[in-house]
Amino acid sequence: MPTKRFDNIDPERRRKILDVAQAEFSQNGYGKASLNRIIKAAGISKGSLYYYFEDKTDLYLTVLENVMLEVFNKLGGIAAGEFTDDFWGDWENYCKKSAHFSYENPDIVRLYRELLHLSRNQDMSHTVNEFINRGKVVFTEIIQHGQETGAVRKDIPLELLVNILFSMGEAVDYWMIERWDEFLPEEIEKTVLLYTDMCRKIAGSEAVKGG
Amino acid sequence: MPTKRFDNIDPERRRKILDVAQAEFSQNGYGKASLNRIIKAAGISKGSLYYYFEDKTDLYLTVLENVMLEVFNKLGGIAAGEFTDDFWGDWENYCKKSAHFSYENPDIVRLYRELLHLSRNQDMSHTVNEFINRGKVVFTEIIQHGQETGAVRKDIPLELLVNILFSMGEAVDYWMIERWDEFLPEEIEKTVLLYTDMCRKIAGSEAVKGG
Amino acid sequence: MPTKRFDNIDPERRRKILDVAQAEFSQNGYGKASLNRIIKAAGISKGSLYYYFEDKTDLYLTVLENVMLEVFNKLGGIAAGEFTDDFWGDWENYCKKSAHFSYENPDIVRLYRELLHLSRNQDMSHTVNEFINRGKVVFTEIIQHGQETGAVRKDIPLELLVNILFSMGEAVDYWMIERWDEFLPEEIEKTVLLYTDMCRKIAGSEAVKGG
Amino acid sequence: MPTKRFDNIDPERRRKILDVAQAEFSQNGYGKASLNRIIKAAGISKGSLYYYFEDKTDLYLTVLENVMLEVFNKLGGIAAGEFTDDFWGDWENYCKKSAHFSYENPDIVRLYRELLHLSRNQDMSHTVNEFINRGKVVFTEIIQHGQETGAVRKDIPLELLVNILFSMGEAVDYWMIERWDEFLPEEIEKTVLLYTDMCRKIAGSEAVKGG
DNA sequence: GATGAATGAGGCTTCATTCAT
DNA sequence: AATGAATGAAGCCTCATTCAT
Repeated sequence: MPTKRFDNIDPERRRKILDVAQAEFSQNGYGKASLNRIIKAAGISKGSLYYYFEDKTDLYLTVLENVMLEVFNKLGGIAAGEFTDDFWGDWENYCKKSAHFSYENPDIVRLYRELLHLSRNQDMSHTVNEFINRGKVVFTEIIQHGQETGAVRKDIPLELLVNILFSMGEAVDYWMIERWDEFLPEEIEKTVLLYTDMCRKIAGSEAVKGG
Repeated sequence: MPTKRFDNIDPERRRKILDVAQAEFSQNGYGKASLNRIIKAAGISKGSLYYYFEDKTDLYLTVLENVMLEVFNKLGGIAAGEFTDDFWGDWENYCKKSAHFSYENPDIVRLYRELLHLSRNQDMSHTVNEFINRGKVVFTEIIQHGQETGAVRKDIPLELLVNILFSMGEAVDYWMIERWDEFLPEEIEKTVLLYTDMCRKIAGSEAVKGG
Repeated sequence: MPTKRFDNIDPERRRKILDVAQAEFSQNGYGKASLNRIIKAAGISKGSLYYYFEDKTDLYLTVLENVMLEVFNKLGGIAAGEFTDDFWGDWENYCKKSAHFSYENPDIVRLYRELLHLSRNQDMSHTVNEFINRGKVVFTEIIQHGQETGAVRKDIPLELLVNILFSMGEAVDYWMIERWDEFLPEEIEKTVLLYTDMCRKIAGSEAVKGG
Repeated sequence: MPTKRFDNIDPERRRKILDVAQAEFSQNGYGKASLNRIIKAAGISKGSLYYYFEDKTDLYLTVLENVMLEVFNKLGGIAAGEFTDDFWGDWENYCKKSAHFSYENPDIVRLYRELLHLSRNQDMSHTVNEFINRGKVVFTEIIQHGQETGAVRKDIPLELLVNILFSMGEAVDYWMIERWDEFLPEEIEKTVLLYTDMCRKIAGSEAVKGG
């Protein structure tokens, strides 16, 4: 991933390529994304694309890399270390932020979804899994923090718990996105609250089975 | 979708084509699936393929159609009408069945996953969405039955509730599949119980917020 | 090498493709030969080429295969079994035939030459070496026959002897081809005689060192 | 061929470029050699390459030029003028030297081989032929000297004789290189003797036909 | 009913070369 | 002197689809 060349070009050109490629990969998936469409939309030559990137995969990974950075910039602020004593209140705030981010970046949600597919079916698993994990790191850190403060149950594997909460979040996100046009602002708020309440019921330390 | 021709051919030939196509679509996704690979693996001529099916999409939809039928055959038995008075007990039984089905048919899980992607990004949305909904029909009917018997909460949209429970199930499934080799039989049982317990906490009528 | 498809097409079309491809490979070598040029010159579509042949290598090997058959048809007649008691006389006849064949098929000489290069430098060595050997089989059989009848020395490895005589022949061929236009018919005869005389001096049983 | 620029750069840099380019041309042939690979392996910029050389051909010819100089340095020492009265003894010595050189510089052998191909099939014939001839100059001079001293027959064209002896040498070289690993030192010596003995039988003045 | 030959658009990638800095 | 960004033509190959038999 010799990003050196690509990182040093005109920022506007760089931005354009990333945006165009992100849209293409998001709309068509990795396999059906077309480099020809990308260079046409970005207004660059085929030679340039291959001067910046080793191959299609390299471009794809670069797009993912930059998407991750963007996610961290916007969601990483409320990292585990910044939590207060009221874990579930903090969790609610984080979820609100996250929900808004999803609405504003449906492309990113789609990109992330396909990663799961690729990681299982293609021979890119190695690098791709790395991205999947990085995407869950913030999420995981928060839950882990909850466990340490005693707010979150500890009787089930952390990774399983994260996966479940993450998937639930996706389901809620999708449901909202589908109804986005007919949605009132207060309903968004309400739906997020519904989600966080469910999280508490499932993952709260008082939820431990038999308790 | 002139399925008439295809439905009347030699059953063995029919089965072979469906199996091969299902595997191809599952492994590569709709876009990257190759008709050439399919006819080669199925041992049929290209002419036959286009005699049976209008085009790639038609074949794809036929595969989905038959997958749905298979799902119904194996999971539809415990339909809403066959529930007992103990809803959550029935739910547990259904989930166990469903979990086993997922392990034995990872292809189908993958196929279904991609439907969500296609429904949003391609121009196949119409027909594809139909399948998505049909896939959730059994699931939905059960939940709906739970609502009618008073076991399941009624204060949130049915579709949202279904989506959430469905996604949670997927998350648990994946987590188990990943650890499949090192999993003991009793752990499977235990994990399914964990899931159904969470379902109850989230969707049980006693879970209504503020209640 | 699924030659079945290619072997069953219209003979004229088949001949045209083989001729065009042979010329292209001969003039440019395997590496620089262009499939685009071939299909343009042969008047076929790109799809057809890849319907007949698996890839560039497959086409190349098919060309070689057919060249070999052509060589055998024209030079294989004087096989070892048809020799008379006068080995060196027979040898002379064979060389004359061979010389004429070289003049009329310079393409084939070039193709064969490149095989040596490919066998050493590319990862095609396996199949390519097979062709190299087949090309020398007739040649080798004759020499071996000479050894058995006592006309040819036996104190050096057969393969080395064949290589030397073969290379000498090539050198003489090239020299003649270069002067082809200014060459009188009787000079050809004379030059071949010069070559066969040298062969006898080198390979004759009376040439054994110290003898 | 503006060798002036290239000749005046840092000797180490110069040497590196030549070595890398020689390897690339030798392994891939002129047509398939890649300038990108060369600059990468040599650690120079593309701009530099085109500052030193007019184009790909210019670089190729420069490599050939320097290879020739190297050959002359190592094999030219025993030039015609330095021969003793015992021509065939001198010839034997020269062949031994030459054989050793071939083993140690297989790249150069390959480069030279391709020249023959290029000279016939590409539009570089003019300059390339010049190199071919220069490569044979030393060889030719020796044979010519042999003719003048009466050791070598004069009844056949000098160039033809040279070609024949040269090709025989190549055949022997290849045969030895193929068995290089399993070859004992004394066998090398023996094989070279076999070759020089054959040379004498073919080219010695006593070999004149009918004599 | 079934076959398979034929197609051209488009896929990803490499190339030698130019030129502003 | 030297750099490296930019280019478009050309490379090999795969694709879904058509149609005469």
